[in-house]
Amino acid sequence: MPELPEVETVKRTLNALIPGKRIDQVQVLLPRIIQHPSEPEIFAALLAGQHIHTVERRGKFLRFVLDDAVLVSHLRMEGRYGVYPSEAEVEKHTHVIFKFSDQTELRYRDVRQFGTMHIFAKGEEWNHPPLNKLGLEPLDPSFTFAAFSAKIAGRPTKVKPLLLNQEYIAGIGNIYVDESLFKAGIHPERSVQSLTRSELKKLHEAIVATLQDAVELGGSSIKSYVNGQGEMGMFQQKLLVYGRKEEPCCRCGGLIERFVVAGRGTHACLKCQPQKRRTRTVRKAQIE
DNA sequence: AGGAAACCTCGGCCGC
DNA sequence: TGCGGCCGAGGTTTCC
Repeated sequence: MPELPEVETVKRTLNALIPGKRIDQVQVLLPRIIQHPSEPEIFAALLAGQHIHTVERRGKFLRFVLDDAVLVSHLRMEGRYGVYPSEAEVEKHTHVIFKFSDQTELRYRDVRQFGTMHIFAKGEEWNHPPLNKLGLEPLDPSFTFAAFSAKIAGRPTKVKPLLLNQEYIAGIGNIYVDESLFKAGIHPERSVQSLTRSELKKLHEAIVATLQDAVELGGSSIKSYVNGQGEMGMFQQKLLVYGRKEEPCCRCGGLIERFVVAGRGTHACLKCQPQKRRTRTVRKAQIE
């Protein structure tokens, strides 16, 4: 599930819990999670003896910065981290256990087994997949309207799939793309090149506002999201369209619709997010 | 370029 | 009420 706000919340929670700890031993219970190095035994050996310096975030990825290495972790749909006393029972779907020297453990759980982990030498992580192709960081000061516009303007692609493409902007997922497009009053299937400068401006503002609000509230928890301390995010109560099929739009009272765009469930108010700009519709009507 | 399928398991819903 | 089966799930990659 986790998109940028959820990953940011996990990052902050972990930073309150694990920096300074020393990894004694790592157990890989599900080898498919480990993408690099290819041998889980080498993965475990690289981590043994390392201290946790800090946890950082890039897009939807977590970066665990260690003494000589960096662990890059993606939660995909349902990955979760938790810190436990070592004697605590190991829950179902636990795939990787980082045993610390102080009788506590960091455990990675993932029902759908989609998550990934990579280890690189410090600094090398930026030169390899999965981090080397990530686009703009939307809550960074560098995410200006100029940078946003330069990155996406003029593309023939539908706006929703483009915003979900991490090579353009990193961290937006299906929930926050629907929320941002609603706030900006833009239909998800509009082509980017059809957007006016003022619409692009609104979209840029909507993305930043949506993500910032969600981070402040600790993210959403649509289904299984739980942050590192087991608390639920509160932003789901503020979702305006996502998951609100057939409910009244908060702005116009019309019903929110659900349809599929590029294979993704999509929520929108078609009155507030018209398919085509009025001027185009009028022009087409005149031609016909 | 863009869509579909694939990677997995689980939970919700429908129908009997 | 219980059970089987189908659908879909927040992400990403790969294959047409």
